[in-house]
Amino acid sequence: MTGLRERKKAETRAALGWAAIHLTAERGYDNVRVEDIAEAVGVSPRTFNNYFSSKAEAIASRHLDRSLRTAAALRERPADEPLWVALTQAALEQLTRGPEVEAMPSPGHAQWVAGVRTMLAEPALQGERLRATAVAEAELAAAVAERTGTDLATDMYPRLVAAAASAAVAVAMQHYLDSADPPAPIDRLITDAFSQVAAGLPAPSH
Amino acid sequence: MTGLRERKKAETRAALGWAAIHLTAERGYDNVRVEDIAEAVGVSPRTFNNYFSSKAEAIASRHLDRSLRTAAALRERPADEPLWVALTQAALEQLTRGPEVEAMPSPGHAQWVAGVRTMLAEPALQGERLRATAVAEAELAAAVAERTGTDLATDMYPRLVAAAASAAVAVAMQHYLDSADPPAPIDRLITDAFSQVAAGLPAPSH
DNA sequence: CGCATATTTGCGTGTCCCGCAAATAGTGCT
DNA sequence: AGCACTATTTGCGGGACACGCAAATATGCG
Repeated sequence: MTGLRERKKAETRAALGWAAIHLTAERGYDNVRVEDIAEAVGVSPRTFNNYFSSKAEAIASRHLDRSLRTAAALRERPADEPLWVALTQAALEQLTRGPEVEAMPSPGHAQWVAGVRTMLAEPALQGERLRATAVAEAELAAAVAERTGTDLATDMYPRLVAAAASAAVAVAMQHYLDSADPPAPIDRLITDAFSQVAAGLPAPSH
Repeated sequence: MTGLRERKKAETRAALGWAAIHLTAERGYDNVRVEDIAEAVGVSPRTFNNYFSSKAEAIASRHLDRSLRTAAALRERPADEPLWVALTQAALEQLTRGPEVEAMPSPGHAQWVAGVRTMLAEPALQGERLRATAVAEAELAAAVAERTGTDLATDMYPRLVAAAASAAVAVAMQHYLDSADPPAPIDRLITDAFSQVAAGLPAPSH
């Protein structure tokens, strides 16, 4: 059952993660103290560290949640769907609600995007972000093993698939953020990345 | 030219990274203070932070160097060699000198391996390690772009290849470390991982 | 040899992260 | 509702880290 206790805890966690991201995007990573984040949520600084073991972890927490949902989404896909189709769809589903960009009011949209970009450039965050990806990747590998009837303990296959899929998403995202003004729609980039990977990334003929 | 100055700097850097790894492997990450590492190398604690901006970065520094060498190695491969063969070979070359395991005297070998395993499990290090991988991946992507005549700015292809190759190495390594007593030789695992990736990771027929 | 430039060092500061124990808040039972 | 039980929050204190700054030291070069 979902007691008040659990819900409140989840809410606090989400609020802290959210606040951490917002403050960082607008002020820059090291102009935000843990104290600020805690205050923004109305909680003591000590409590912050009950939820997250570092500022960076808090900021990466939403990325982690989103990545974990991909693994869950894969498990929901029909079992007879071809693996790479299912993976692509599972990845695409996580975008329907869109990255955190969506939730922002359009007025300061440009500033927000710029802030996020700066945030993602912060070395201290990159590591934590990648770690979150790795954690989710393990989940994804488990789901792949289940679906393909392979064995996590003896076969590299499920981990390779999970890693390749994560990479496809990451590269598509990076390409999306880096590319200039009228970027290709993210859906297309992701679909494209997955199909290239599933094709074995052959060297372009020349 | 390689002045005395530069060489000494490189040596200090390597010594610090090396000492950081050794101490961490034998005592555990948070039983090692920066002061200890500095002292082991005969340098002031403040100097440590002139070379590395964190303890974790120092520990990951050798991994970074090794990963960067893979990109350099790819550039050395004959231009007419098929891409995936070249990539596989470039990755394999980095193992000839072996991971840091090699340099250890055989007596405490088992303890050393155990220590490394524990070290790699440390969350604080995983992030930094992954970040190093990402940095090297960018180099690798550039090398791939060069070799295949693709454009980093407009094509996802080189980044996808670099990411897939990094993933192949990482998964093979992980498999090697995780698997039990008589593990398959690492060379075989890497070769195998690369060929699976280059084959597009098709779902196993069943 | 001695000047110009890098590098190392010591010191001070602000922050972080966590252990611990007291206070507070929800949960379940009668 | 009342009450005991467990989970969570909070304040306090400590140890360590990372870095700016300026003085001291080492290196390279004419």
